[in-house]
Formats: sequence, C-alpha cells, structure tokens
Amino acid sequence: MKKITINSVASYAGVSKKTVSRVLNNEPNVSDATREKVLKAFKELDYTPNPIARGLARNRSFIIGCLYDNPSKSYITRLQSGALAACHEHGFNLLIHPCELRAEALLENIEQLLQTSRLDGLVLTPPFSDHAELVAFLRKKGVPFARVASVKLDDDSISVRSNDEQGAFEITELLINMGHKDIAFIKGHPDHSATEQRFNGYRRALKQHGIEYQERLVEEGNFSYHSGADSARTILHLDPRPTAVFASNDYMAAAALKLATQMNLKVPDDISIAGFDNAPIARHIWPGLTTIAQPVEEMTRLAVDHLIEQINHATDEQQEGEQRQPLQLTLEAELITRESTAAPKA
Amino acid sequence: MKKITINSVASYAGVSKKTVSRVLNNEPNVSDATREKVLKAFKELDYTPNPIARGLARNRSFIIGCLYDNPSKSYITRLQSGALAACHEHGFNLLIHPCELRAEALLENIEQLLQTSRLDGLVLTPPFSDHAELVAFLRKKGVPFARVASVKLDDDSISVRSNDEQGAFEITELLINMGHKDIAFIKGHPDHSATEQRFNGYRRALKQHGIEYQERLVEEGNFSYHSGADSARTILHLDPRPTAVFASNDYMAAAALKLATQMNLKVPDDISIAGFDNAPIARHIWPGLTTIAQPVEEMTRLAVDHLIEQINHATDEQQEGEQRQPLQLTLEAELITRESTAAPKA
DNA sequence: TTCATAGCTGACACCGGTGTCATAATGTCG
DNA sequence: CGACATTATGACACCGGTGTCAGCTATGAA
Repeated sequence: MKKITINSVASYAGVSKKTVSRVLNNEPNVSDATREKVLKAFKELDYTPNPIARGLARNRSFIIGCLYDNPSKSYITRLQSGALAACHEHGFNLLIHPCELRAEALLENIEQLLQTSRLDGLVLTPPFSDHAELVAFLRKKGVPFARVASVKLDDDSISVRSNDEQGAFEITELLINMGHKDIAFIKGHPDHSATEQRFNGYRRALKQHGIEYQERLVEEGNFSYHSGADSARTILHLDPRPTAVFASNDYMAAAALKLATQMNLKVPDDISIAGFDNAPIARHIWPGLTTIAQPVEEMTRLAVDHLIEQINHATDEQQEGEQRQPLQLTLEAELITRESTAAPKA
Repeated sequence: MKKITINSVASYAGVSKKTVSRVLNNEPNVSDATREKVLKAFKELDYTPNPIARGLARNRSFIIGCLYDNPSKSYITRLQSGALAACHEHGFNLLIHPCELRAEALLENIEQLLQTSRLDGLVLTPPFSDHAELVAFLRKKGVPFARVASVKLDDDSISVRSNDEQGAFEITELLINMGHKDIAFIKGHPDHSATEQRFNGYRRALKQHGIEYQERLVEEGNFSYHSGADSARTILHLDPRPTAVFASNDYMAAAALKLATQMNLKVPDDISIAGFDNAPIARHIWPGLTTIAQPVEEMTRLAVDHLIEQINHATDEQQEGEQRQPLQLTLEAELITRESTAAPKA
C-alpha cells in the first residue's frame, strides 16, 4: 500500500499542494470546480492528512492533556469519557496524565509534560481545578486550560462545575425532613474545593431548619474509603449516637455502611447513611446509598469543547483580540434516593 | 520566552544541526569534546526537542493506543496506569480509545484511529486481546501490537497474561476444602476468553476432588453487575440451594452478595460467595469478598514495554531481520481470602 | 613514507503539511 | 476602454527535526 500524501493528491487532481491544503482547511478563494476536483481526488485516493506534519507546520499537536489525581476510578473514567467525546468531535486526542497534587515537583512535572508533548491545552480536574499556583503558572506560560468542577467562578477562564453546595443542602434537607436532627458529617479531602462546598451545603440546611450545628458530629476524611472507615468508627461510637451520617462521597459512605453493618446496626433503621457522587458502589451495595448524581461527563465535555474552541480561535486570530471566552457554567446535580436513608426509629 | 530549536543549540555550541541531532539520539561518531559542548548547550539553553518534528522526520508519533471495552472502571484505570508507566519510561504517550467490541464498524473505527493518529502501536486489552479478526487486520496492516490478558499463547506476538485457569482452580479448591460440594458458578462475558479459562479452572477443581459437575449450578453472566444480579436470582432460588457461589468477577459476586443479604441469607454462614479480580468493591463491601488478585498493571506495563521495544527495534533495523520478539508471559495470580467464604453450616 | 581505513563533521535534501507573496484571471466602475 | 479591486492559483520558503553522503582528519598497516 503506497503512502498517499498531499503531493499525490495534488498531482492527481492537477493542482498545487497549496490548493489542496486550501480545500483541506476549508479556506476561501478556491473555485467550485477546483474544489470538486480535489475532493474527488481525496475520495479516489483515500487520502488522510498527516496530523503530525500539520502539527509541525501549525505548531500544534491536536492533543489535549487531562490532569487528575483522584482516588475514585469511576470518577476518572467518567471524566475521561466526557473529555474524549469533546476531543473526538473536534479531531483532537486526549492524553491522560495522572499526577500527585502534593508532589514536590508538580510544576516541573507539568512543565516537562508541556515541553515533551506540546499539548495544545490542559483540562484541570479536581483537585487541580482550584490549584491557584498551577493556574497562575499556566496563565503565565500562555497555556490554554479549562477547569472542571472548580468552585471559584470569579475569573475569566473556562470553568464548568456542578452545584455541590446545593446538592449537599438537598441531601441534608432530605434527612432533616425525614426527622433526623443529629446528622453526622464526614468531610472530604481538604485540597478539594468541593469539600468546603459540601460542608457549606450541610450547614446551610441545618441552619435553615433551625437545627444547631454540632462540631462533635463532624469528622475529617479525605474521600478515600479508608478515611471514611476511620471517621465512621469515631462517629458510630459517639454517645449519643447520631441517627444519620452524611459522607462527602460514596466511598466514605460505603465505609460507614460496612462498619455499621459489622457493628450490627441496621441501616437505615438504626442509622441512615447518605453519600455523594452516585459512584457505582452506591448501587452495588445493600442497602443502596442515597446520594447526589453529578453530570461529570457532561461537565467535562463542555469544558473541553470550549477549550478546543478557544484554542482554534486563538490560532486563527493570533491573539490580536485577546478576547478569551470565559464561559462559566454551573450544572445542576440530582438527588437520588435509595434504601440507606429513612426516618429515624422513634 | 524565545523558542529554542535545534538551530539555536547548534549555533550556540558552534556545531551543525546534524551533530546536535547525533548527540540527541546518542548516535556514535561524535567526539567526547563535541558531545560535551552540545550537552552543555542543552543545559544552558534549556532545550527540549520537539517531538512533533521528530515524529515527522521519522514517521513516528511516539504514541501508543490503548483499546478497551470493559465494564470495570477499576480494571480500566489499572490497565491505563500500567500502560502509562511503560510509555513514560520510553518517552511515549498513551492515547486511550474505548470502543465497542460488537460494533458493526469496529475495523473501520480502528482504521480511522490509525489513520488520524498515526499511532506507533496498539495495546489490545480484553476482550480485544483475542479478537482474531482484529489481530489479523493489524498484522496485515503491519501495525505493531501487544496483547494483554489474552488466553492463547500460540503465536508470535507479544502477549502477557495471568493464569486465570489456575486462579479459578484455586478458589474452587478453597471452597471444596472448606467442605462445599454444591458450588454454583456464574460465567463471564462470552466474548472474553477469560470466561472460558475461569470456567475450566472451576471444572478442573471439581473433577480433581471427585465432585460431580452439575449444570444446574452454572449461570451465564457477562461480567456486569446487572448480569450478576440476574444470575444470582436464579441460583439463590434453586432447590436445593448451593452452599457456595463462585462468580467470574467481583461485580457479579457483589451482586450475588447484595441479593443474598436482601433475601436474609447470612454470608458466609448460609452461603459462601467468591469473586475474581480483586476489584476495589471486593473490600468495600461487607463481608469482604474472597477473590483472585491479578497483576493487571504489571501485565500491561510489561506488554507495552516490549511493544515499544519492538517498535524501536523495527525502526532501527528497517524490518530486515524480520525477527519480532514474541515474548509470551504468564504471571501468577494470587488468592485473597476475606470474610465471604467459610465452611458450610453443618 | 604512503595508502587504506575508520572516526568525525557538516551541507543539503527530505518528512508532509502551512504561510507568504507574486501573478494571472476576472470583475467593477468612472 | 483603461485603472483598479477582487478572486484564484502556484512557487517557494518554512516548521524542527532526521537520513544520506561527501569531505576531512587521525590512525595503523604496508
């Protein structure tokens, strides 16, 4: 099988390379007749442009990098699948780059990534979305980026999030409306901004329903199953024991559920448990976890979609206008009620 | 910040582009003095070669594609992490490409992927590892590939697997040694070759211990949680009910466990349940699942490692020798005993 | 001393596209 | 009808590396 290059096409169609290139890129100033000829040549020769050559000429890689550091596999795959959808739609590819938030050499690591891969842009997912230093670094370097599930919506970058505060509010309110008053809370990882948001939602619901906030009911977790187990151990041995536990994610909630079961507590009769994220585990365990479903794929898809648009725009306009398209979106989260929550037993 | 190219380095070091290139690629025939000069220039100018230009010149992309179609997120991320480790070690990047095994246009889809991304090689993960048509297609196209967790070890390609048959044998034997005789089995997805292997291990254990195989105890699943629930429903309502269930993966085992709990059966007192894969869920539920841990990362890392080596070799030798390095490896799996299995009650 | 050989180096074409600019062809208007 | 604007097209350099090959130098053998 011979290699088909732009030259083959050009000579086959009887035009110059440049004209072929014009047709490829939908540039104006090509007569209809010529365009037809070239398109026909594409078909008949089964031509596919070489993205590497194109990348070299345009100084682009058509690759987006996705940064993450997350214990939840399901969250990661959802992020990836949303990002991939947007990438494929625009003829881009996705390069995944797991790395540690707390690593000494984070910025060097990222710089190296940028240098060696010539990425066109970066998607920051939690907990990188709100990493001020990283954001400043990228901005200084002029690397386009988009933030997913970031909390702060106060600047001019691309950012798509879901309403964590509201989700936490709703789930807490659900418990309150069921009759719970002593609702324990397990916080997430302090580096994730969602942690604060969810905690805020919890407190707002308590306040709005005139329930006093009790610090003794709040434990620090870090989103990992293990940390959930630790926090749950403390909470379930409190005296008096709360009648409900709201964990900042499903893994920690699952840990609480497992421990409760081991302690011969019936869920939800003896204690209600709620999570956050609607991870697969929420419906794989018994009883199923009441939780909040976020549109993770959609968030990421939108973020990457706009990121690519910005990249394409920037290249066209050669940063003359300097008018980035901020795009600040907040999608709604959905309360999902399962068997792990019920009215407290008398 | 000015862009540093090979030309900058060349003039800074007072040598030609080509000599710089020689140093970059560790080619022979460069005097130590010259090499030093160039290396010093690299350092002082903080030069990083442009992989895109290099790719164009060498007709390589330094990108490996990873094909998968798997319901288990944890399995996917483990594959990815192993593949990434090997890629980074060799200066490659990983492009992920989820796609549907049963899709009509699978081959077209892959062809398009190859065309548009100019991948240097492909990692096939289950269920693609044993997809005869795809393998033949790639071979015809001359695309280097490696197979992970493939069953067949009878050809000349790169293939790294773990011993599914033996793992299933061991877990079945464990149950038998505990005193179980009526051991139900839930099969995996028929397109995955591991399905047959695990089933074979189950039967071999029965046979070796003089236990008659009972077809009534075997259900067809497809590795999904949902299919596990369906199969478990049938099995748990059998009369007489088996005293143990061995599911071909942890998700299906988790489904069986959930259903058993819902039916007020005590696990493991009333019924033992075992899974396969050591997915996170195996230790996130109560009781924890007895299962088989496979070195998924390591398998993938090895496969990609050799794949890249083959690619680099092939380019050097210009396929004169035509001597591919087959590499056929089988890693051992490990039995992990948790609380979901015990001797049958009387 | 002379010649063959191996080691080192650079000029130049090339990978497969894109950008710039000159030029030819066509259209517009006074 | 001529001056000028607009559209269509191609020649050519260029992106940042690598491959080929020729030339030059040092070394060892004859």
